[in-house]
Amino acid sequence: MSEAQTLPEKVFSELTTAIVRGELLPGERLSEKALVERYGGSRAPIREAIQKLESRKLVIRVPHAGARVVSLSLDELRDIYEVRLELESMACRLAAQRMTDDEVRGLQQLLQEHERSIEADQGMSYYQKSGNLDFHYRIIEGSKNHRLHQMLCGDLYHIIRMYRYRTSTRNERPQQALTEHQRIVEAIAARDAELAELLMRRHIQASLTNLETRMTQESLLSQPTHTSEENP
Amino acid sequence: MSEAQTLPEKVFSELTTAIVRGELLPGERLSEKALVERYGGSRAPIREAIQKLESRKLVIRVPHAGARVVSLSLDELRDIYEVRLELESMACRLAAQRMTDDEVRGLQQLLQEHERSIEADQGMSYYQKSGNLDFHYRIIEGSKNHRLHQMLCGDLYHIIRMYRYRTSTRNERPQQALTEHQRIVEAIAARDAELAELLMRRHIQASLTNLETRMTQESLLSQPTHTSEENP
DNA sequence: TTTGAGGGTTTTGTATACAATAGACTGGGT
DNA sequence: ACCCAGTCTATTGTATACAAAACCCTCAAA
Repeated sequence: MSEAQTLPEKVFSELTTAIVRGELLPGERLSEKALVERYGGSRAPIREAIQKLESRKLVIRVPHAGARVVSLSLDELRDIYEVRLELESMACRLAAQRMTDDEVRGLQQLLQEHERSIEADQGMSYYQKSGNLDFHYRIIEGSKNHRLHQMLCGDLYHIIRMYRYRTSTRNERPQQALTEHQRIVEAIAARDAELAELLMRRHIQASLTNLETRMTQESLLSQPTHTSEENP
Repeated sequence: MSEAQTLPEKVFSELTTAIVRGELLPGERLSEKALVERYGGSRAPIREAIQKLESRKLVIRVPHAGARVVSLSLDELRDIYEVRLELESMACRLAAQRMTDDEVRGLQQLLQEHERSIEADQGMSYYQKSGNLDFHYRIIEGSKNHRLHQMLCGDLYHIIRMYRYRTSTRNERPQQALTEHQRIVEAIAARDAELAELLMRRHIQASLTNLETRMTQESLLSQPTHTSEENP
């Protein structure tokens, strides 16, 4: 994530993780002055960082009114998942066709590590943390479609991670997810593109269902107006 | 396309059309100073416009070296079409499920107009110009997925139009395209989502094939280094 | 008590000035 | 003649200063 040669990239990177981790809440205002005081530099590079966040759809900027952390309705989140579902299923199909044998073997090894990891700490670290993302990430890379990689990893994933962060603090279905991952890799190894696509589609569908129930329960969604309160 | 309240948006809009129309060639440098002289204002808003172009993947910015109009290899263009193929097929499927009856009727009327238009000027104006885009645009809107709309219309379409501009100056297959459009609308009207998706997939596949042959023939692709020459 | 208008304050949009880096050019050496 | 190094210029990155718009608070009136 972090390759910071220039100040805006550094600030962008830090703000991204802050948003994903929930240190900045949906709807919260991003004041240029405050960011200057926090990250140093002057307003010019900070503005550039904010604009980059806007291009990644992590903040919304309205002219003369400033930038706020994006705050999605359930419908908008469903839209995103709908697109992700399609793109990542596609990636999986392509990966089954295009991954090298070495890459497939690497994927299999990754899952074996995950399996051991689950047995060790009883699933605390797998689904929530980077393991799950690593798996999806490798398949996306395996599609050998750079633009697809950009869209999924650049734009969609940060938002998905941001909302998952709130819902997946407790361990959910790590064993289940791992099993699904294993089936997917089997299909890829067998070069069965259609099956791989289908399994990935169901896998993501399941995680969407999971997310939906949690979000409606906990109602961590965007209120009509704001969600933010900074200093009472 | 043009909603310019603030200077950067105005410049962004003008530069976008300039790039799409080929007035700025792939690989050509965008000097901030030159743009200031041309569009007025100062460097701050111009930089912001350039950054917005970068976020739309229309230019590539390298730190300390400036911005150049994006120059795609055939592989990269294929990647883009591959993604577009998937997303727009998806949009068509969703449109068949979600468009209102009124919207479907509007689509049918649009095609009737196109038919008359083709008979009138023998296909000069249809496929190349806005007619074709209107059709696709309406279906994307009909998907009722805002994020999908953003991705297709915001990011992908400008690039596609940019490369189509060079290849489709002569009339290609207007009658053929219209017929395909009609079949698609029939499927949508019948609420046959799967068929609509399939037909759209084939329709775009055909246009990709068409584009590929033209591009390899005319070799209007990016050279390894640059394609630009400004002042000899 | 609520609502609307007005002015003041804060924040963003824009312009200008300075610093630092990349690319071009010149000159000398091989 | 070609290549490399050093400098020099032009362009981008950053900082500061000014203009304009939006928000907030007060105050008055219904």
